[in-house]
Formats: sequence, C-alpha cells, structure tokens
Amino acid sequence: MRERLHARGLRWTPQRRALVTVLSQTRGHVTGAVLVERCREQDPSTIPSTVYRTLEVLEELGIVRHGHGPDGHQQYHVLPDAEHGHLHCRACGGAWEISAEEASSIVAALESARGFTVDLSHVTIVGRCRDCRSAPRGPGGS
Amino acid sequence: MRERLHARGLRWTPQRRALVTVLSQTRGHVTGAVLVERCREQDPSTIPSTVYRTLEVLEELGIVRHGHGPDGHQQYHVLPDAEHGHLHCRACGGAWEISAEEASSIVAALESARGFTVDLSHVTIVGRCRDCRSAPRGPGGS
DNA sequence: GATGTTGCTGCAATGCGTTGCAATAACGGC
DNA sequence: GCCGTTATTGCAACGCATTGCAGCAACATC
Repeated sequence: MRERLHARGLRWTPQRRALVTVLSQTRGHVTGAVLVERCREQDPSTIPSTVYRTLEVLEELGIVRHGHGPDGHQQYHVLPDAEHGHLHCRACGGAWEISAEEASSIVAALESARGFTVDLSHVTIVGRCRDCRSAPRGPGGS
Repeated sequence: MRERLHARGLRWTPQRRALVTVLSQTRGHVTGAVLVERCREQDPSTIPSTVYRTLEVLEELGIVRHGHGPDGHQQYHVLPDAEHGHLHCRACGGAWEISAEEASSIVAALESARGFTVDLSHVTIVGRCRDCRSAPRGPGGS
C-alpha cells in the first residue's frame, strides 16, 4: 500500500493509514459518511475533507470504487470484489448486486453502438423488486 | 394542472404556480439547484425547501422525473419526453440519453430474471465516450 | 362573504460532500 | 540527523438537499 503511493510520488500518512485500516475491516458497501464516522472512532480528530480526499486517491489507485445510492449519496466498496452494478428497490430499500454477466447486455450494446465504456461499479439502478411491485405504494423514492 | 392537484386534495399555490411556469420553460435536464435559482428570478423570496417539496409532489403526479447526475446531484426532466436513461462521460462531461429500446436488454433481463421493474428515468450510467476513451486521462469523476 | 379544516409555506437547523488556502509534515538527499 | 521540496492536512466557508415545526392560507361549505 505504502509502496503503491510512493511509486506515484504520493505520501503515506497516519490519516491515510487509518482510512486504509477502516476499509480493510469493511465488507460490502459503505457510505462516505459511515467511513468518516468509523475513522473518527479510531481517531476522533479525523477531518471529513481529509477522508474524502483520501478516498479519491485510493480510487485512482484502484483500491476502492464509488457510486451513488438511490438518494445520490456516496457509496464505496473495496476491491477486489468482482466489478458489479447496484440494484435498489425504491419501496423496501432492498439492495442487490448486478453481476458483470447480467449487465453484459447493455455494457456490450453501449460499447459497440456508441464506443462508450461503462463504469459498471458506478451504476445504480432503482425500481421495484418482485415483492414490492404489486404492493400498494411504497415510501417515495429519494 | 390545478385540477390534477385538486383531484388529489392538494392545493394550487403561488409558489407551485411559479415552479410549474419555470418547468414549462425548461427543456432537457436541470439540476434542483438551477430550478431553485430560476424560481428565485421570478420571485426572489423563493425558499429552496418549498421548491424541492413541490418537485416531489409533481413527481408523484407524473409531471417530472428525477435522477442523479454523475456527481449525485438531483437532475430533473419534464415529461412527457419519452422515458429514457442517462449516459455521462466522466472525462469530457458529455451527456446523452439512453432510449427505452437501447435499454430494453437489461430492463427485460432484470424483469424476467428477478421480477424487478426498472425506473429507467432514474438510471445514470457513467463511463468514457468514444472520443475520451483513448485519451490519456480525463478529469477525475465524482 | 365569513368560517373551519388541513395542506403548505417559511424558517432554522442538520447532514453530506467539496473547495480554497495557509500551515504542516512526509520523503529523498546529503 | 538536518534540510528543502511539495504533497497533505486542518479549518472554515460554501453548496445542495432534507427535515421538523409553528403559523399561514387555499379551499369547500354554508
């Protein structure tokens, strides 16, 4: 980790170490706010902007990926999970992952028709799941 | 418009009239902040929360739809445009629409495999367009 | 036109995330 | 171990969006 930073002329600081530690203990998806809070548990003097800036750096290194939840808030996940998209039910709040194969249909379509390369990790699709589809009317979406 | 509200027991107020007017002069996509600003041009005393709450109401009536841009900020568009998804290039900032046909592949896939109904209007896909794909490295995305 | 009901508005506070800037401290080199 | 360079940090302010609540005003009724 430290080497990866140095290789790019970047620095290994206590604040970055803290965030990397937090991330290593994290599974699945986390919002930016939660990461800030967890860092603060380790070091109460943690500053939000530092965390967000570090996340940016880590994303450039390919350590984390981010997208946006149904409410538009940041959602991070740590690699090397397989790359995947996100599916959210507006009604029950349920969340699922969309595998690369499952998404291959559009990804390939956009690729060949437009030459557009999709960042699957950043994709969030919102709608209604099987169980909520027939339900009267769920809580409004964000 | 007024009738649609009354039919649901809702009220037709000056503030709502202002927003509807602004929306009627709007084409394509607008962020929430821009709508607030345009309302303020009409009536400087406009309050943001009122605008956002009205947008919520209008969305329930099916007058507008919202999604989130690559940065997670609100993006509204007025119906009755055909329903469509959104495509953004992380590097050049370019934006395109994804037609229902173009998206039919996943929409249908998620529908049949999971019984999940996609809200296409809310979908935003981020990546790199043909022109930027080969480019060195664009401005980072949020 | 006056009155009651209750949906809306204004406002203030809060939350998430970003940005500019000066001070700080990693790092490489001696 | 000291020094200079410059990537990072801390901080404060800002922007977008949401929420709770008390007072206001649209609307239906009489």
